[in-house]
Amino acid sequence: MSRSHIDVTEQVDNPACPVTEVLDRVAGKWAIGILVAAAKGPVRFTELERGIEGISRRMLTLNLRKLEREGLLVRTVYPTVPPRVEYECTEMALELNETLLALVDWARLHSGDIACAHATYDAAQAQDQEAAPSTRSVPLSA
Amino acid sequence: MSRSHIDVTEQVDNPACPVTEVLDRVAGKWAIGILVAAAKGPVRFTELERGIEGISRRMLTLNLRKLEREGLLVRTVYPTVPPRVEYECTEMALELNETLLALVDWARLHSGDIACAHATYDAAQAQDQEAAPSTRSVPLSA
DNA sequence: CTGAATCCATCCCGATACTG
DNA sequence: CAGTATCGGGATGGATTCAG
Repeated sequence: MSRSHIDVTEQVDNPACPVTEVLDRVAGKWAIGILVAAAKGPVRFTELERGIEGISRRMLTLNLRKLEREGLLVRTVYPTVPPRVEYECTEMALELNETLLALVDWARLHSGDIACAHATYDAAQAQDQEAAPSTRSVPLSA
Repeated sequence: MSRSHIDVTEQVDNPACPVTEVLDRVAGKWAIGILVAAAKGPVRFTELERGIEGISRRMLTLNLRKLEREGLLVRTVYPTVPPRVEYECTEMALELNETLLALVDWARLHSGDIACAHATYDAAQAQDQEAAPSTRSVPLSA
């Protein structure tokens, strides 16, 4: 790469580039949770289903397939009765997991600030509401 | 599990926790692009609109509002004619941007592997198709 | 146990048009 | 220039049911 510094802007902002494409997939609602859960070692389907609060079986399957297709998870089927399937992070996924954990750390570190920002923003909106009710469809007090 | 180490799993897998909540927002299709674009300094609305290929005005506005609400962007209106609005990353967002860049780097580093994984996976699927057409709704040759 | 298939509600998102 | 309003299609996601 001949660029002296990292100018990823043009890369990221181009939806056709592989970076954005990949990021879109990891960006899903459940992907991070699954990846983090699988980072600690092989995990069974049901373990994930119970471990990830709120996910449906369908969504779990879908995400698992997607991540497997991305090459982030390896699916291993043990031909036993009853069937046993384990999902394991690939090396690539473990690397990604490092970054993901950094992301999580960031989120935890600033969750307070963000909650505060929400409150501030919402309060400001409420102010604007009563300050400029011009677009109100129903008159205030007839 | 005595959580002597960082056990973020339970944090991430709980949809009610602030971490997941925050991550969901940054995980959007455009958020990363906007954040990265704004990291280099104040940016005007139209600059973003033109810079981010494929985004609609509506989506840009929505994402901008969301990120502002998250406390990641600061919106500054200059009461001039014509109006001039600038968006700037907060310090918090700049920190996040570091991690985001790591994510982008990872994606670029492994985009080849991922493309390869796609091909392999899809090929395997095609194999399964012709290997086990048992669930086919139309008989093969009457 | 581990899915696949179907149905259905929701919501995201893009295109378009209008405004201060 | 920097939005807002509205509409409609398509993707997303949950519940349920069936199957290997």
